[in-house]
Amino acid sequence: MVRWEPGARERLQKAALELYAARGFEQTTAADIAESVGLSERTFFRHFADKREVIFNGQALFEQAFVDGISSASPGSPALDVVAAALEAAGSFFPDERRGYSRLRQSIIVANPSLHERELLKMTALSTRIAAGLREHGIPEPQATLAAQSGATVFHVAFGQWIAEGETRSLPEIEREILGELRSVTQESA
Amino acid sequence: MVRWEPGARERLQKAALELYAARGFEQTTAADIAESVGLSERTFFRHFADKREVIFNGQALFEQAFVDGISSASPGSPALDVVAAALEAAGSFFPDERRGYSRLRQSIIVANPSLHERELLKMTALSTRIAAGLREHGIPEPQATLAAQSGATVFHVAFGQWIAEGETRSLPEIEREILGELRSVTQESA
DNA sequence: ACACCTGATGACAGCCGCTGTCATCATGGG
DNA sequence: CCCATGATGACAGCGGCTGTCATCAGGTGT
Repeated sequence: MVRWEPGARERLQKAALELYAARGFEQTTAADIAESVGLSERTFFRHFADKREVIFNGQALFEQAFVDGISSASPGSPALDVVAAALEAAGSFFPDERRGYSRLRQSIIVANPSLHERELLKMTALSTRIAAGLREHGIPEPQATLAAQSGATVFHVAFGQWIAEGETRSLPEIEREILGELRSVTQESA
Repeated sequence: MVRWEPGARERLQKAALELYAARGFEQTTAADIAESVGLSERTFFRHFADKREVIFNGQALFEQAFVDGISSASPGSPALDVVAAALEAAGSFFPDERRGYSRLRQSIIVANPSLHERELLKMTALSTRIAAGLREHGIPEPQATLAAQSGATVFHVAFGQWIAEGETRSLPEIEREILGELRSVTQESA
C-alpha cells in the first residue's frame, strides 16, 4: 500500500504537455495540472521552478550531446569544423521517431510568447555551453563565442526545417545543408 | 491647474530604472514605481504591458536604424555586406555619450534572469525584422535568416565589448572588428 | 454659456503564479 | 520498536496583472 504513486515528476510533465496542447498554456493553471494527476499545486512547484519549466526538460542531456561532439573533433581543427562535429552529435539526439513529439512541443512553444522567451533562454544557455567547450578545445575568444552562436543558429534553423510539414530528411542532413548555406553567406564578400 | 502632470510614461521609466538599479528588480514592486512618481499601480500597467517592459523602450526606433542601413546598401550586394551596412547605421544609434547609460541599463538586465529573457526576445524580434528587410532587399531564404542572425550576433558581441570597462572605441568600430572575426571564423574550413 | 465627449486616472475586487511554514505519514535503519 | 527521512498536503500570504466602474479636467459644438 503506497501513500503516493511514483514518478510524480514524469506524470506532471506528461499532463502539462497534454493540457497545454488542449487548452493552451495560459488557460491551464498549475493547480489544473497537479490535480489531473492527483497531486497538489504545491507539489507541482516542488518539482518545477515555474509553470514554463515543466516542458523544458533534459536540457542538460541535450547540451551534453553538443559537448560530446566537440570532444570528438580533432584538436586544432578550424572552429566551424568543431561546431560541425557538435551539430552532428546533437542531430543524433533527435531521431526521426521523435519528430512528431518535437512538432507538438514546438507548436505549444511558438503559440505562447512567454514560452518562447524561455526557449530563447535555453538556446542562449546552449550557446554559452558550446562556447565554453570550444575554449576548452583550444579556440580563443571572440572566435569561440561567434562560432558557438553560429552553431546554435544553424541548429535552430535546421530544427525548424526538420519539424516543418512534409520534411522527411534527417536532422543531421538538414544541419549540414544549413551550415553550408551559412558558410556561403559569410564567404561572398566585397 | 492640471489634474495630472504630463509625461507619466517617461516619469515611470526613469523611476523604474532608478529603483531597479538601487534595490534590484525583484525587490521593486510596480506599486513602488508608480507611487514614487505619484501614480497608482493601475496606471503603471496602463502604460506598460508588464514590469519588465518598462526598461525596454524605443525598440521600434532601434530596429528602424538597422532597416534604414539595409536600404542604404546597394541592391545586389552580398548578404553580409548588406548586414554590414545595417550594423553601421545601428552603431550610430549608440553614440559615445550613451555609453554610461547603456552600461547601467545592461547591468540591471544581466543581474536578473527574467529581464535577460525579455532582452533575448527583443533581440529575436530584431533579427526577424532584419531578415524581413533583407528579403525585401532581394535576399532569399534561408540566406536572409542566417545573415540576419549573424548580424544580430555581431551586434550583441560588439555591444558587450562597447560597454566593457576600459573600452574606448566607438560601437561601429568594434562592430567592424567583430564582423571581420566572424568572417574569418566561417572561412577557415576543411 | 452649456451640455457633451474624450482621455487619463484612481479605487476596488479578484485570479493566478509562486513561496514559506508546519503538519502528516509511509518507509527503512538502528 | 523508535526514530530519521522524504514526499506530500494544507494554509496563509505577497505581488503581478486584469476587469470594471467612477471621477474629473479640457476641448468641442451649438
